[in-house]
Amino acid sequence: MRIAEAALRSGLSVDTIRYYEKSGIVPEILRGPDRQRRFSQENIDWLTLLYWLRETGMPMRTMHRFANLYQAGDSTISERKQVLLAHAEHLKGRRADLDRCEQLLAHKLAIYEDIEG
Amino acid sequence: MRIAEAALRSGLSVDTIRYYEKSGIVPEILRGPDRQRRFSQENIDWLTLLYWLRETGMPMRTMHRFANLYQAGDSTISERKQVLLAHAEHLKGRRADLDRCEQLLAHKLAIYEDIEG
DNA sequence: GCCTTGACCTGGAGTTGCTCCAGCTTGGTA
DNA sequence: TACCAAGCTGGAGCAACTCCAGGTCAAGGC
Repeated sequence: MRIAEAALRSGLSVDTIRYYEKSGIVPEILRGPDRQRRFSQENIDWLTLLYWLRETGMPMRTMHRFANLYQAGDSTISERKQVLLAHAEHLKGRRADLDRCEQLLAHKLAIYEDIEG
Repeated sequence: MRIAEAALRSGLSVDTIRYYEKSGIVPEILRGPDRQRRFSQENIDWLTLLYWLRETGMPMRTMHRFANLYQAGDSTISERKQVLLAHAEHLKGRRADLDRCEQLLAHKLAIYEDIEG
């Protein structure tokens, strides 16, 4: 499939996919005879994972490391597991942030209600 | 209080506080006779709110709008309420993203367990 | 009285992670 | 044959910081 559909399926924008490829966190996207990219299902799965990792705050540096491990094959699985487990911990922190912000908003909104009467 | 303590209390960095002031989303921070900033409790509360709004994904543009409403006085309260309610909705979306990513991580980790045996 | 130290100042450059754009190629349709 | 949509590349632009050089100022030590 072409880049437009890959974007739709992964969640990333067309530009971001090209940017990710250029910066080396997406391995070898094949090209057709027209020199345009053709995405495999494996490509899409990988891009989708990257999308969610990035969307939830993983820095590019870490994604880079993860991509390198991925390309190095099955021997790196326990290291990859560490990366994902660390990110799962990070998600907990983000969730706590949302809770905290929600409380603050509720507090502010209550004050506004008071003023408006 | 000085900028270092303001940073500690609000959660923002010293540089970010100065940047926010320069870009106009923090109203009038008074200066001492040494021309250094002195923060009131109201300043800290405002910075803390900005910190949480930004931390949970509110763009500067929106924070700008909110700051303008804040400076315009009590007549803008219902508009400010709209901004905060919209942000509360946004938080729900972020929470759904975290859920989704958590599921994906669990899935990936399960696959890794399978491979490792 | 002078020197050092540390907190703060400003203006401006650098960084991250995209996003947009101009100008070109290519395959398909009328 | 002309045109159009979709894709390509290299590079500029942008948001939101982050860092740094070079300077001021007050306080403490000698």
